[in-house]
Amino acid sequence: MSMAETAEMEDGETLSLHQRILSDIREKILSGAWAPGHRIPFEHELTAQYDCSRMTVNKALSQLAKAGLIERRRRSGSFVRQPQSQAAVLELHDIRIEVEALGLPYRYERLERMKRRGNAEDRSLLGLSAGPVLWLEGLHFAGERPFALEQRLINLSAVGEASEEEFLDIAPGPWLIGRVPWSEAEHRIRAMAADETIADTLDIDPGAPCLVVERRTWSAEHPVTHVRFIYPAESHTLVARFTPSQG
Amino acid sequence: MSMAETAEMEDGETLSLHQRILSDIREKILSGAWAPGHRIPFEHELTAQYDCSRMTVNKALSQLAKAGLIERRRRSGSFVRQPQSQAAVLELHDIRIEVEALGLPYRYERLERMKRRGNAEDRSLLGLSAGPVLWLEGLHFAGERPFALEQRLINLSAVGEASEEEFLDIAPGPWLIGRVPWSEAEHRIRAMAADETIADTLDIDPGAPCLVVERRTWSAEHPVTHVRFIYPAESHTLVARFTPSQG
DNA sequence: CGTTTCAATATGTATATACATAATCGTCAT
DNA sequence: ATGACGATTATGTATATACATATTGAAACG
Repeated sequence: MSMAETAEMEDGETLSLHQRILSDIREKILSGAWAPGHRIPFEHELTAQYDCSRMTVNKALSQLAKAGLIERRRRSGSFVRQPQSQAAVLELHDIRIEVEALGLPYRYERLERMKRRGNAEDRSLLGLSAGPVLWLEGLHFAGERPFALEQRLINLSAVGEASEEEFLDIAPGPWLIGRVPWSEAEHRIRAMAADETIADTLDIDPGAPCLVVERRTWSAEHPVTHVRFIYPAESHTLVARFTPSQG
Repeated sequence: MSMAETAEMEDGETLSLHQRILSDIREKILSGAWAPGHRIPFEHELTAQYDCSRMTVNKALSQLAKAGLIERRRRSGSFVRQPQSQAAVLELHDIRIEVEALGLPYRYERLERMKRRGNAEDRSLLGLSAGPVLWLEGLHFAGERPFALEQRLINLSAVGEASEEEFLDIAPGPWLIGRVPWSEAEHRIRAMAADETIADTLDIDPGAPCLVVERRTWSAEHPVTHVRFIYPAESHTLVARFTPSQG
């Protein structure tokens, strides 16, 4: 076969061979076709399947291993690892992406929507801002199970357009990003016992531990939004990986 | 030169050649010796410098490019990119400082210390490393109240000196920093209900929610330590503030 | 003077090959 | 049974080589 060969995808995109192998396998894993624990084909089998050299297969597999999707064991083979919801703590995380990374269908459902003049608590949450606010409560689903409860406060003085949006099945997070350039954010992460209401909403036992992530966002010194995500403890682990700067 | 050669570091650790090149360059960049915009040596120069093949150099550089530390341009060379870090939110936090910031007297007390050959669980926690480990359990106090329980595993192959340290009232965290330059860290944050033992140690009710922060640290690709901090929910909130810096 | 062409160059991707290393399995002796 | 040991196997890392591709800079041309 000719060297440095490239492949045409259905959509006409050109991918290098090792990238094609990589995305083929990743797709198999993310779609659930290859469940956690499943042994993926040996290098020599993939070599035959893709009609390429072992080096090329090895490069793809090493990359998947480095990304944490698979685990490689000498003499035994390569195995699909347990999925790890990798919410980037430090990024504006999109719950849809987290859920879909688990291979589950995502859905958002609004529970409550209220426009009001900011009260004392609202001001304290948003950080020193008066004026009208939009209060939203919604539930993120992974499949049929509640994945996270979201309680959000939007500063309408900063994002007036939000008052015309119903947020019935669009989550406010993705809606806000792109519309409002944020310049600063603060996260607070803590553990909490679910009270009656929350337990009922999330379909867990009262008193069960929950992970609470609160985020305040500013745009040019103006508070934009305060959001509180409440995750049942079992459903969620935040993972953040750093290199002093990246590497 | 012989194939599959490995190099001895000062400390006696073995690194693959491409990892050595990788960390050499990363160090140059992170230390500031090579400022953003600086052109790093061509592949053929590094090939000569390390007396290895271009493939090996290429692998290291591709990895750095993928990680975003450098940018590669055909015909022009490879250049150090503008740093685009996401503020290290969950920086190696020092519990002493947290406690003293609350205006309370700080104290550390060792509960358990055990040297042992790493078992399967140890290896999985540390991430694929065999060899002897040091297991430590200790309690951080704020005033008279337990503030956090620490369970730590130190890879003695990486930090041999630790085996001579008793850690009776010095917490291993501060001891390790300064002795071992970390190059990578991973945090996992979750909520958990306290079991009997933990509840007893922390002087809280069984079943009460706790915040669990686990951190794995690597130095030059070698696992150094795994630590688990367990905080009673009331005592602790992680706060992370950052601004986007986009490069 | 501007544009087109072309060679040089650094990186990108693939090949085949070689040997190292870790884990597992079967064999054989105890 | 059980433990020691060597063969086997899959991955890990390195080599040398080959050709592709993007970009630059200089030469050739209108």
